[in-house]
Amino acid sequence: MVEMVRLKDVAARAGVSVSVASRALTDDAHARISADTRARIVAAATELGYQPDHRARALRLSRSGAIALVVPEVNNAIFGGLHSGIQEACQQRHTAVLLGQLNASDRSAQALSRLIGNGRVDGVILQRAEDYDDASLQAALDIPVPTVLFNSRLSGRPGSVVLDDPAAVRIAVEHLRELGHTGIGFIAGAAHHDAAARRLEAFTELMAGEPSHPEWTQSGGWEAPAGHLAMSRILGLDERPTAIVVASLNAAVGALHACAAAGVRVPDDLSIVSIHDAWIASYTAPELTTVRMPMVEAGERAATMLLDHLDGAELEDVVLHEPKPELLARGSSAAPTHR
Amino acid sequence: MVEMVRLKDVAARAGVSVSVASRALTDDAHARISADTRARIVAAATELGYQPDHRARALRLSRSGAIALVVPEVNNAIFGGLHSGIQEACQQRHTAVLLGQLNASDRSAQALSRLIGNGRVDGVILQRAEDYDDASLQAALDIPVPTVLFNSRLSGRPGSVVLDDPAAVRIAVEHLRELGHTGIGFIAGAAHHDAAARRLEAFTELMAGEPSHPEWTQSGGWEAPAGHLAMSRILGLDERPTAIVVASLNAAVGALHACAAAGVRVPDDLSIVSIHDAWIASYTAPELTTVRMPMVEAGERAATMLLDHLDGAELEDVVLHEPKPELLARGSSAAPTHR
DNA sequence: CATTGATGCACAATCGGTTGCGCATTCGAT
DNA sequence: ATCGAATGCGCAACCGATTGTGCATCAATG
Repeated sequence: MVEMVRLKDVAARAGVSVSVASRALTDDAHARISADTRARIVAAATELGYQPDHRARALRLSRSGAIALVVPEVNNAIFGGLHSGIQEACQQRHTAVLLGQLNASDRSAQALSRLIGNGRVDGVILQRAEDYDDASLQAALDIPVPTVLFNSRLSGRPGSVVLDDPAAVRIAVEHLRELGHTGIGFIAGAAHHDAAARRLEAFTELMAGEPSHPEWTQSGGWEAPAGHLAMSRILGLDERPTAIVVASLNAAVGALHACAAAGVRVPDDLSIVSIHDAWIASYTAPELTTVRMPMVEAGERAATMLLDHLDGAELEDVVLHEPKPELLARGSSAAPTHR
Repeated sequence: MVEMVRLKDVAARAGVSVSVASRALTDDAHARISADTRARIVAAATELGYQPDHRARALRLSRSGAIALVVPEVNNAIFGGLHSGIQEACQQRHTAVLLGQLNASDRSAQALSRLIGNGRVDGVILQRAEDYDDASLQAALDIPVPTVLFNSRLSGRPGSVVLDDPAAVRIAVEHLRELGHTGIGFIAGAAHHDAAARRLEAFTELMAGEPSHPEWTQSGGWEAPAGHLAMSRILGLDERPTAIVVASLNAAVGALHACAAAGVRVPDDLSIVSIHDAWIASYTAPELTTVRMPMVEAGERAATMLLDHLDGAELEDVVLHEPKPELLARGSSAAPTHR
């Protein structure tokens, strides 16, 4: 427990008034301070180990120096990368990151505003929950601070960073086609989530020339149980696809588990490719072939946009094309066995 | 974007001064306010949707109303539960939770103090990184706010919540013994982490009567690669145990993967029981038998202790005996096959 | 009826840092 | 030598809430 040193102490040590000390330390552009005085103040500050009090600064500047990251589920595979990227960008801009998990239980419109309090954070990065419909999302965003949506967008409300979902799906499908698959199914995310919709749409377009198999496309959710259920339904069909693209990694883990439970061998009987990558993909049996998405970069982009906006820039709707989604071929995909 | 309503506005609407409004809304015990006035103020506050500005309150009270949760790795299985518990306890006490990940890259002593800033949080809950030795930990804790350690303790520095590690290990070992196993190995955590040490010690005591097999105990770390490596070493031995207790879930996933890679069948050739439970344990092949630890409760306890301390209570060193660790028998443990 | 005490409220200082403005001094130009 | 401008610094207001203290008003008491 160290004693707190205030600006007053620094000023006293340098033999100046508090106001000059403040200007010297904040690099005020309008400041007219002699080089000598400035040096004395800086020296005094470092000697005393001065750190400005965030509370006072926040009050005066009406900036709390913190943003909130609100996610539906911290266990989701994408959370780690997203958080790293945001943390990284924020650290450089001297901003703290508050974490909020918005449980399924309290999805009321005020839940978010309670979470961020009044003046607690300057902005919010929100990962849309899979069971938020557009109206709920709009209602939840009725908060007095700007928001950037991650992998979701809302018409008429700028401020979003979405991944290149069509490219990811295309890469997965092309990989399977190169292996020789013609019958490809799709396990999608929640029906009314726009990221899930984009992936589904991309998949549908890619399948345009193929014989139609609507039952090979199953909507579910992003977590493992949903993936398990969707895969179970597909495995119950009379005529099965030989390969499946799964729209999220946790769901792919669930899907893989369903295969194991049903005695379906992966990749011999069925190939699986998942969108998103995380450590767990290298530790399943078989290891999961995935399309790595630039989550860290997406987090950085979202945080940067939010912080820039706080400094006056406009919010935008960004599609993150670079770095490109990348195929990580592992053991869950192989050429189909013709019988 | 809603307009901000200040206490001044509430006071004006109720026809009183700001000070009375403040006392009325904070339930000041010394306050002498007529019931009528108080009602008018409360009414005005709700009508205007008044929410006190956290920045101003923080400055005046020297309390920021936030605590930091600092973890080495958000992908670790225990993080989700821990965070939920802390969040839960903090929400009731109107406290926000800042998340900090202390990367392996910046393990300097100032990293933590930079993270929490000056006056940004009132306290810290710290999950010790597996590569922190006692001295580094002590140095990192040289911050001007109180700290509660999770699943770690430091002599001479009260403030910790640790799980009932010996009980967990005993439950795992007893389960394996009931199945008929006599040769039991152990994959421990990082050597100098005290939680790992407690689990290892408990294991050693339980093995006191058995023939000694020091090479059946492998120290590593808490993440999957460490578990993989440790298991590989054990599988390379001439004489193998028939069952393994793994000290953490992520490491168990890694260990299971090593078995699959080596063609060792689980549980036929080798049983695995892991300490800690999370969703992934139900989705591996085979599903992992685990000992569920009360992570949510531990988080609640740690947060409550910290918040109580901020209100004047003493910090304690708590061992969380209730709820007890619970065996969740799944597919990775079975009776040994005698050949 | 005068005095004491309790009651209900407002004034103003305060937390620590930021910033508009004013004052004094020095400098350059005529 | 004189005047205007530029420079260097301090004073004081302010951000929004909390809180010690003081001033009225009214009831209770002898």
